Amino acid sequence: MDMRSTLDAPDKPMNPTKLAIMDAAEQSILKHGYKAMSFRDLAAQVGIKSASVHYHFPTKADLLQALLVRHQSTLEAAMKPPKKKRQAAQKALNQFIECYRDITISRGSMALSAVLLAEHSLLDAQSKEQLNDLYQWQCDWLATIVSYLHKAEVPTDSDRQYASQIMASLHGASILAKATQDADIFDQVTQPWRTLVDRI
Amino acid sequence: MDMRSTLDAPDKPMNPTKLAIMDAAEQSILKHGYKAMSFRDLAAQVGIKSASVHYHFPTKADLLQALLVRHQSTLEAAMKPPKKKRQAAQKALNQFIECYRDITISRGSMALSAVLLAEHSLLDAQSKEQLNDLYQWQCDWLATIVSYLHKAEVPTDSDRQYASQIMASLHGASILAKATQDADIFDQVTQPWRTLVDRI
DNA sequence: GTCTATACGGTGATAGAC
DNA sequence: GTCTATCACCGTATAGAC
Repeated sequence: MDMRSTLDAPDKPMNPTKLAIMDAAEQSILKHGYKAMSFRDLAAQVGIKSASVHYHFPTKADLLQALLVRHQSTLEAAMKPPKKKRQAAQKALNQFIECYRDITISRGSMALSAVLLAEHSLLDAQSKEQLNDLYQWQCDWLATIVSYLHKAEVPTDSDRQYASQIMASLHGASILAKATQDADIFDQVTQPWRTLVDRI
Repeated sequence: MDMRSTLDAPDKPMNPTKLAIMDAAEQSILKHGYKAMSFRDLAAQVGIKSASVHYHFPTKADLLQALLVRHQSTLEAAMKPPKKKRQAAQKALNQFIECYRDITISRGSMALSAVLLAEHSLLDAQSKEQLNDLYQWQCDWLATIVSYLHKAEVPTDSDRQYASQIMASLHGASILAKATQDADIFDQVTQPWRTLVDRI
């Protein structure tokens, strides 16, 4: 009987092979989509056999869940609760934009969450929930940031609407940049949000 | 030797089975993605065997190309060259928004082009080109509309930037609505564009 | 942990009868 | 046009040796 869980303790050093598998999986999903990501390809990429991949992640759903949990943790770690000062909030927002910009420009991909959403019906129930949480967390974080931009303590409905518009703009900018193969479009579309503090 | 082409003459009545296959294929892609769409499933949906699907579309790439050509034609037919009057242009823009809204709300899906973009590496070269053209055409059409909104004859760089922002907003709104399973978000995000004529 | 070997179903595609 | 039959894969997943 195997007591090992797919979820590892946070901040504990992870098995390097397991980590390599997750990295390869994320790359593969970003490039080819979830359905096209196969254990055989991942194994070849890591330099092991597919049976060994199953040792670390029994099923494809297990691997995806681990990926989503890590993705959320990374995001939460990078987007620490920002200062309430207006300029600090704008800086935090710009950092958020930069995350989407990186994926779009240097990786040439849509966001992981958007790719998975395109194949939503293929995901297991738990991954669907984690995906939902991922969006909710980002919208909430953005709404808080927007409220700080005008010295409010708690986000208003208007702040939440701004947050939705920013999120939509980022995902849409990513799509447009990839579709037209013109990286500059991302910056053109998202530029207004980089100086939002001056207009709110 | 088969002289039949995958592309049918425009406005000619199409083989009803062929049409049913295309409809089923589009539905399947919107729901499950391109990779998960299989000839066997389409055949079952239409009520024939997969070999018969291959008769109408020799390869999966052929089917996708036919789908993209039809999609572009439908779009061009629906989005006729608008009047240059400001109010007529706004009405045309609203109609464009409505197209994305329909897919998002009633079909509960992202746009076909966005789904395919998530699996971009799986597409054949010709489909990639058609997908690229599809985005270019929409951005150009939107830029023209925006120019009409302020009585210009030819789109400026500023108009083109507006067009990109509208496109990004629509795709992002669709993603957000699907991710949060809250259809209202689409309208909240895209509402500003419905009254753009008053602010430009 | 990683391997070999294997089971078993799904997939795109083709040949040939009707 | 549609069928049956078949092919050569590729996919997830498991059992058991090392």
